[in-house]
Amino acid sequence: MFNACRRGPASLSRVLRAGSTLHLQSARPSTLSLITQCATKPSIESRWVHVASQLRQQATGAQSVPRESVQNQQQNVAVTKFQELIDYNLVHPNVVNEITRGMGLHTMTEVQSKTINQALRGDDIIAQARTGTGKTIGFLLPMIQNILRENPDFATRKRYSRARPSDIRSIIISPTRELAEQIAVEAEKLCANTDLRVQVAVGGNSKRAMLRKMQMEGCHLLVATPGRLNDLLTDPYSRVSAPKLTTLVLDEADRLLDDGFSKDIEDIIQLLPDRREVERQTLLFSATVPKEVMHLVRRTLKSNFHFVQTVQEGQQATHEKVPQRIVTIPGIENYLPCLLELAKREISKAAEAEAKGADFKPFKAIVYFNSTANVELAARIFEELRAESGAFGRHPLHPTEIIEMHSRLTQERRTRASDRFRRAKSAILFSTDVTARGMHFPNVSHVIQMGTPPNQEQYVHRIGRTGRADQTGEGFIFIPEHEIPEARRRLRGLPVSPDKSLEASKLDMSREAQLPAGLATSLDQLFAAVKIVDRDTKIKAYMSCMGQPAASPVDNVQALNRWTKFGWGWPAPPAISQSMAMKLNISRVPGINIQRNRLFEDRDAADDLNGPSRSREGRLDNFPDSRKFGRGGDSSREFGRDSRGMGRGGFDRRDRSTGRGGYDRRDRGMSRGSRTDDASSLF
DNA sequence: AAAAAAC
Repeated sequence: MFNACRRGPASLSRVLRAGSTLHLQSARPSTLSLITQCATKPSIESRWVHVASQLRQQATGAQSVPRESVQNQQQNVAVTKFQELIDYNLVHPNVVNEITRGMGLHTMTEVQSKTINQALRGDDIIAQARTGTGKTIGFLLPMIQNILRENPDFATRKRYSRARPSDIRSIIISPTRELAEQIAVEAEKLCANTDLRVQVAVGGNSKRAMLRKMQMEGCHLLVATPGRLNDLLTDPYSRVSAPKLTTLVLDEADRLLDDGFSKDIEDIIQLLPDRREVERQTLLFSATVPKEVMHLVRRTLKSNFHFVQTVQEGQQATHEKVPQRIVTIPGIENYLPCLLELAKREISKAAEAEAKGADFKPFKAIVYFNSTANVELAARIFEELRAESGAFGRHPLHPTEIIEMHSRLTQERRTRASDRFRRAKSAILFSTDVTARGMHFPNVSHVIQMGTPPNQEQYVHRIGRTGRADQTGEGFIFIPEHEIPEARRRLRGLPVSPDKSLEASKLDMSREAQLPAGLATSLDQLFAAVKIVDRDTKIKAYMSCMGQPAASPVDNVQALNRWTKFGWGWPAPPAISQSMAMKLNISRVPGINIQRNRLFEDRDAADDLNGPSRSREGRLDNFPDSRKFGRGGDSSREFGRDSRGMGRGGFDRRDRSTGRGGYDRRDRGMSRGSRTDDASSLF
């Protein structure tokens, strides 16, 4: 696993005879490697002895060696077992023991080995490694040791500690509150036998309570989200400051340095002590590092920083062990039928394996949507599912839990949702990208993405919620036909293979069809649930999709209107304002429902255009009522629709005229890139 | 009228 370059068996065996299992790191620079190369190359043996003795002195806190001379050493020795950190006196046993005995970890992952060895020297680092490979310990361990080296007193737990809120040595910034909490839990474990205090500063909870805790216990390691951290550092009454800051960590660094966050981060850096006066180490970690943020990385780090890259160029950013399937579907209305079919299939697959006593993995899935409103709608509908008609029917997926997670929940509910999902044996977590990065939920079997992710990085992070450590997992992504050109661009180069195993993915819901019994039942269950969910939730979901950037707003609104008609049974799509219609240039889309000025309109006419009001929903919805088709218990059943209410039959005509060929032709015109790469052959 | 993130 370790990218070792063994140069000559003789020298290697000499190293091994010396009683170590040290590996020698390749000196060959990778294309993206920015590791500063040493001009002189001493022999391997002398290099080894040199570094080992240097590090020994560092670990004991000896100040006899100036930092420059440490930096000037050849840096090609890497420890790969946690125990060796004790053996070579590199990290205090009180910290390492928590990992080896407490967590049962022994061998470092590649990113851990590389970053721990490098960061112990105090240099700035940006580290890129695949998801689920233990980056957190990779920065916590050297960070803690570097504090202990400067402050040996903290290494043992004392009965009384006199830490204050201004004792902060390390600040770790995370893009989400839950990730901050998760990092803090890990940090507390590592610090359990030391005198170091860990505090969390995130939004959504009581600032006063947090500050009180901080005053009482003091703080050495602060894990924070940008907003609250900024708030604390600017609030003179908080008494939170970091005059002795030695380490700054940005987890999910590319996210923190991109457009949405970079302003916050720059403000925070302005509030920290000047690096020229208080020397500090900056560590950046992420599974993805897009080129666009590299200039910000360079600005944030010292000029001689190290780029620790364990994903070689040309290699997949995702794990080979996570098969990723792409399912193209006729429209948005197919999302939930597909999900229900997939869930039922995987749940019974697991049950069968369990019954046979075979190895099995319960169905535990995260389902990503691109907007909060869509997460809410899908979760509501899945909560309302019943196996039989009537309110007292059992849930068809029982005992699989249905959980919802996004930022519009109160912080209390967010915490409860992630705790519940963490503990659940079998569950579906409907989520926004709030859980896409860094979050560790044990045993996630499936990551399911509904629609095209905002960018390729986000796809990689979402997939990374499964197949963590040595576990396996599967990825599914559902792409409605109108998104195919955009999806092709954003997923370019990813190892996704087409999957047509789901009946519901082939179902054109605008047409009549003979359906297999299982699919017919699932559709009945879904339609019954859709009917119960209130109208407002649906409109919000519709509007949220309208606001998303789309390659073609016209195709987008047509797909959305089709969804309201065949997914919800609405005679007309929700009304949108004139100004929005103008802005998106969709005023002339057939069947579009533009809000007219009510002052000059007949009230009832306006109501009709807005679709049925809540009180009349049951009567006006033109749902295919399963009872209309009879329930014969036969193996197949007619599933029919009419196309009334769409105005001039817009969709039917469009459906016939835009086949796959239409998309291909248009895409050829729009895409500038090569068409010979992986993704282009996949759709 | 689009994730997230401060009060």
